[in-house]
Amino acid sequence: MVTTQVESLFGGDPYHADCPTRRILDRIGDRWTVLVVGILGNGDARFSELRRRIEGISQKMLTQTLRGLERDGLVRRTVHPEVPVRVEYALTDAGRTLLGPLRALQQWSIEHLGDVSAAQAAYDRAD
Amino acid sequence: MVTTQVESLFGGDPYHADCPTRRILDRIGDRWTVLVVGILGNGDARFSELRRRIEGISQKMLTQTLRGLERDGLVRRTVHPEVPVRVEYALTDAGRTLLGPLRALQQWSIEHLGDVSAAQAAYDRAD
DNA sequence: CCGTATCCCCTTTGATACTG
DNA sequence: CAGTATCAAAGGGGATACGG
Repeated sequence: MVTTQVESLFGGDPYHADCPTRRILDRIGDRWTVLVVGILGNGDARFSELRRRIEGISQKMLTQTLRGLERDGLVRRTVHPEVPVRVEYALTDAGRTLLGPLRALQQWSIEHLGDVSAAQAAYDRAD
Repeated sequence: MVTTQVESLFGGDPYHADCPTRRILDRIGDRWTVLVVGILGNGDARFSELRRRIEGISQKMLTQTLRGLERDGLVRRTVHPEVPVRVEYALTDAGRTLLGPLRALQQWSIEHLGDVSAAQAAYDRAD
């Protein structure tokens, strides 16, 4: 039910160093996490598949990102002991709950990125 | 109306280096931007006020964050030529549209951070 | 009061090479 | 195929000092 004190969590007074906002940003604020979650939101995928789909990600960062998500309980890793080995990644139930908020943000991005770019251009032109 | 091709923007195929998801993350993915937006969502604030409310932010980063938001057209900066000078920051209309998606994310954070912490603990205990 | 300018660290990321 | 290990590079971010 989550009926705890939600009063000042977003804009309230004590913007503690460990408020939920900061903790969530520490999770998904990096360069790759939301991209991985976004792709897995469309269906399970293998390591190499993710790597191909996410332009520019290095092997190391993909591994690191996936481990982080697995540790958070948002992604499940399944090893199929074939030859060669096949590893599938999938969102957990918890992971799927992230898709809504993420899509909301992305929708915002799609709708406003034009205005933002225009504002930047104007700002840079001005001075 | 935004009826352009939204097909593969979130989970589609070409996860280009400049897809909206990445560009939005480049905007708000840093450590301070959403915190500043969150506070300004509750009402205008002065520089020193923001600095007091956001625990741990340095003068440099607050300035830098505010400049970025101003450049993006999300925050408006007003200088009152008094002595000493008083500077007020406020969200623009565009800036206010960010509040919804941001609150959604924060709501997610509030609801799931417990589970995430538990998952982390379990993961670390396992090995 | 509200910044800007420097210096410096340290974390994040990428490149590369190597294993089961 | 799916990683791990290591090293080097880049840049975000803090501390401090100074200017309008």
